[in-house]
Order: sequence, then structure tokens, then C-alpha cells
Amino acid sequence: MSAQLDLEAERTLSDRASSRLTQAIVTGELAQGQKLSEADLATRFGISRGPLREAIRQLEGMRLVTRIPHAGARVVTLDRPMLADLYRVREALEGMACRMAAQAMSQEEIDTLFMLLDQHEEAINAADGLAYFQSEGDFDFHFQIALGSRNQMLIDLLAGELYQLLRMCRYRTSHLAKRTRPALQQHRQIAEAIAERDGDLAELLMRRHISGAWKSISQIMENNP
Amino acid sequence: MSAQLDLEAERTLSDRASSRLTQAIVTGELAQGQKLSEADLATRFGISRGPLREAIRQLEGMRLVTRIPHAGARVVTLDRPMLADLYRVREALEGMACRMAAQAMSQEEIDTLFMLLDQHEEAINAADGLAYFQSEGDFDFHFQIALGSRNQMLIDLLAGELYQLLRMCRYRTSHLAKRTRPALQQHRQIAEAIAERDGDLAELLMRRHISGAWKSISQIMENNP
DNA sequence: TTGCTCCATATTGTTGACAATCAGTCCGAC
DNA sequence: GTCGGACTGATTGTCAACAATATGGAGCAA
Repeated sequence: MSAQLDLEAERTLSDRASSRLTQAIVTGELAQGQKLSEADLATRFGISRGPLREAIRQLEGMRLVTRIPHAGARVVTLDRPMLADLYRVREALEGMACRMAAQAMSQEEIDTLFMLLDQHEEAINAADGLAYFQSEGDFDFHFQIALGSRNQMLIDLLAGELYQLLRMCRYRTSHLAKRTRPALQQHRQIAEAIAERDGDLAELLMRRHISGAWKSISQIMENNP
Repeated sequence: MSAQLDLEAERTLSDRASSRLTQAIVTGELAQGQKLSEADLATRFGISRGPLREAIRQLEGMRLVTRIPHAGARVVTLDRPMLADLYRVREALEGMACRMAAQAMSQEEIDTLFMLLDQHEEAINAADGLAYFQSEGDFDFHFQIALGSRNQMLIDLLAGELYQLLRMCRYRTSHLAKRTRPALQQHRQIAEAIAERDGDLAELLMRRHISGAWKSISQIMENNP
């Protein structure tokens, strides 16, 4: 399901280490700002430092770690300014993805989109508290639209970089965010704009959706350091 | 001036190799689609394969090379679909950068922006044929706006990834592109929208500017395989 | 006590050798 | 004549040792 869960399926030790590190960072197993000791991680993964260093270089490209020469790598810290930046970039990219998806998505993909929405609604009704599952449903929706854009660079940027950072953020604040109902409603509006092939509207709605999400999260973070 | 020209100033061999590789790829010294032999490059740079491999991992993150496990890395090929993707992403990101710049840029930065435009116009009048210099002026303008957004992630994405790919593209088609006059005019409009703090208009104009540039380049590429 | 210098230690950066994998070729069988 | 399979060569992936650099603390002077 999730592209990161097929661990151990990669070909090289570097790639496997990269996946495991990503997982560990996103889930919070490695805390934000924590130092990444090459020797420690290498022994933990049962590999040498060579492949591990390559993995760290890759994670640096994904913006999951920051590296300082001769001083080591640290897990990125998602402070407020950084998240503000992230949500602005996301607004731009997903807005564009939505516009393109409205033009390029097949009817089957649009059907899948509505199916996802129904599943998501059921999940909300059934277990009102499981915020984690809601989040994954949310990602499925946004990811499906990214795929619908048919723009590989856009897909890579969103799925490969931004969504990892967002998931990392949700693992910290998921229990706080309680705006699943309005979010679902906005998702429906977006899906309908896409179904009507209205790219302008689809982009507008997606941007408003993400902008609103940031306002909500930003407010929550004000009260929770 | 250009952030890539302070070669040999990096701290580690990996970083230096990364810069040199970027330079070589952007300037076409390494042709598109060309295979990157680790042993060859390592001896050419006078370093070992370890740091070189890390550099390649980093370039992979910048989308300048594509790597296939056990088969090596190749310079990315900027074919038509890829460039179409790139210009769409650029439209989204620079549109957002422009919107934010209209709100966040200081008066001094805006003055600098107009100064760049004057310099650019002079350069065009003086040497009407030097397309290369024009391109660099173009980048200076767009880069200044990216900086003005105050969004570090946006700046990194544009300056660190997209602009490298664009420069790589220009090194191939610069002698063909002859729309510097209208481009300069559009730049002026954008700068004025920013000066008037009209974020909506600034974003609209920037998106139109980039979208137009793609149409022009796309047409040129149709006649030149 | 405070601040600086110097040294010991741990960590990162780099290297060359070794192992694993892939691509192309040659040979033989059908 | 053509297809299949094993061999050879080259290339990539991995490792463990070595060199270079930064961190942290002890000792000393103001």
C-alpha cells in the first residue's frame, strides 16, 4: 500500500538503509533534531558505514536530515517557519497537480477518487478517534490526485519529499487535529471539480484546502510548543 | 555571482565533486544520457570512488542524473515530456514565489530588481547576439524573486534543482531562443506588480510568463529534434 | 569564578582492496 | 542457421583500516 512499507525489497544496502532511515524518522523513532551517528546506525542496520553514508546523502536530498561537514547529520526539526514554508510549497504544487489532474485523469481514476472518499467517510463514522487511519486516507486522496496530474516531476516532488515531511509532522500532531469532517467535505468539492474537468476551480479549491489546513495546524501549534 | 562558481571552496571531496559534476552536466561537458563511470570520474577528479559515489547520490536528488542499481548512473536526458513537466512545476513554484515576494520583499530588494532589469536591457541593446549573457540575466531576475519570497524551501527547490535543469536546457537551445524583448517586457510588468504589492497580479503574470516561455521553447523543439 | 588554551577522544572523511552483479561473447547443441 | 547457456571482462556494491577534523574537558591564568 504505502510505497515505503516494502522494506527489504530494495536491491542495495544503501537503498534499504535509506528506506529504514526514512521510516524511522517519519515515525519518530528517531527524534527531531537528533544526531545521526554513522557508527551507531551502521551497527544497528548490520551494514558498513559506506552504504549508510550514501543513504544519509539521499535523505539529505529529501530534506529529512540536515548535514554539516565534519559535524554529522541531524534529523530535521519541523519548527513553525519550516512548516509554514512547507505548506506554501505544497499549496503551489498540489494546486498545480489538481489543475492538471482535472484535465488528464481518466474516468476510472475519478471513480477511484470518489471511492476513496466513501471509504474515508465510513472510516470516520466507524472509529471516530483513530486519527492515524484518517491521515493515511487523507494521503491516499492527495496522492491519487498527484498521480492524476501525469507529471512525473510533480509526483516525485510530492510523494518523495513533501509527503514524508507531512507524515512526519502528523505523527506528532495527529491526535490534536480534529478537522476531519470539514476536510472530507473539501475533498468532495475538489473531486467534483475534477469530475467536471474544471481545472481552474479544482486548483482554487485545493489551494484553499491546504491553506486552511495550515491555518488550523498553525493555530494548534501556538498552544502546543 | 553564480552560486556554483566558487568551486574548490567546499570542505569535503564529496561536495567538491558534486559541484564539479553539476558544472560538467549543466555546461554539456557531460552529454545528456551519457553514462557516468565511477572509476573514470574518480581518476579525472583525482579522488577515490567513495566520495564520488556520494556526489552521484546527491546529484540524483537534484534530478541531474538517474541511477539504476548495478547498472550505473547516467546524465538525465531533457526530452520533451520531461521539460514539459519541469515548466509546469516551475510555473507553480515561481508563481507562488512571486506572490510571496510581492508581500515580503523590502524596498531595497525591489530597487535591485529594477536595476537588474535596466542592466538586462542595456546588455540586450549593446550585444544583441549574446544569448548566453541574456540567459544569466534572466536567471538573476528569477532568482532575486525567489529570494524575495523568504521561503527557504522554495528557494532551495528553485535554485538547487529546477534552475540547474533549466540552465542545462539553455546551453542547448540558447542560440535558438530569440524572445528576449518580450521576456524583458514581461519581467518589467512582474516587477511593477511586486512594487505595487499586488500578489495576485504578480503570480498571474509570472505564471503567464513561464507558460509562454514553454510554448515558445516547445515550438522550437518541434523543429529541432 | 570566569575565560582561555591545549590535549585526549570520538566522530567524520577518505582510501584501496574485495565481493557481487551485469553485459557481451563464444561455443556447442539442436 | 539459430537458439541457449556458460564464460570472461568490466563495472558497481561493500567492507575495514587509515587520516583528518571537531567536540569536550582538564588545567591554568586573570
